[in-house]
Amino acid sequence: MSRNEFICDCNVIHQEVVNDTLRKMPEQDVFNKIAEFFKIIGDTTRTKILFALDNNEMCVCDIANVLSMSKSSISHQLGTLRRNGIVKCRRQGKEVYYMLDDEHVKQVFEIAKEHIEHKK
Amino acid sequence: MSRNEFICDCNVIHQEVVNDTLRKMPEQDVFNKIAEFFKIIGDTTRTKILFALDNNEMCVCDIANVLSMSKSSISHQLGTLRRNGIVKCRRQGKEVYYMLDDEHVKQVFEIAKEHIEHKK
DNA sequence: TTGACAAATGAATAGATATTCAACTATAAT
DNA sequence: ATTATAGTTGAATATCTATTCATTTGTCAA
Repeated sequence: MSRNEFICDCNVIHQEVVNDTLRKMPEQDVFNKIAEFFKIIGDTTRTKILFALDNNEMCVCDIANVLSMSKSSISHQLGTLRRNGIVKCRRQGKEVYYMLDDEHVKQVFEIAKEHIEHKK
Repeated sequence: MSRNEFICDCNVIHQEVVNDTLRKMPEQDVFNKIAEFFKIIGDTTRTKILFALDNNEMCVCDIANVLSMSKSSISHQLGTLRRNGIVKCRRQGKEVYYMLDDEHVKQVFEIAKEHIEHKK
């Protein structure tokens, strides 16, 4: 009987491969963080915001205009991006200017574009 | 009065920046596809599957064992990954072996890990 | 052809999340 | 101080999605 019978609803087919893979798998926490990063940028609105900010720093109104969306909605999304260390902001008078806070976002975008080109 | 008054609930602060950005923004469809790609890999279960497959091609049972999840759940997720061109599979007898179908996933993962290291 | 197992699939459910709305804070100008 | 504008925030809602469950399909062996 498989030693994995209590873990899932399968018979193990390749115990060696399974064990080898299990040894190499990082901690749960690593996966959570990686998935979280992609989930954050995996939304059309946030993708647009990041693309726009890659071009220029912008205040909330500017971004709302570019995306034709409400200030509130944009502000919520910027909050998400900021809490996840992907954008940062500075206040100047009444306006708050947002900018990218991550040198990796651009790289990741480039690769994603390659992927999409490749698949169509 | 701003020409953008009908588009969002803002007064435009920097019309030039907005116009410049609008000129540079790709089509909606590009954003949809990029966001879709990240959404697909932005899930802990799918992230684990991709990591596991980067190590070895595996059948559904193997993957279910590694992740301690049901075959059905894994199969659903593999379907999502397959429909999005991120994994492919081959049948051998009763088993179906899955493998990565994208040279970009690994690169993207590396960058994500850098991002996470950088932020903690 | 029957039985057994791997995998896929559709429907249902429970949990997550994007946007809206309304209320609020912060800042500047008069 | 008052008014106006930029931005934030919490609650509500509507939509989306991951997993489960039950069923079905594909393949092999007897």
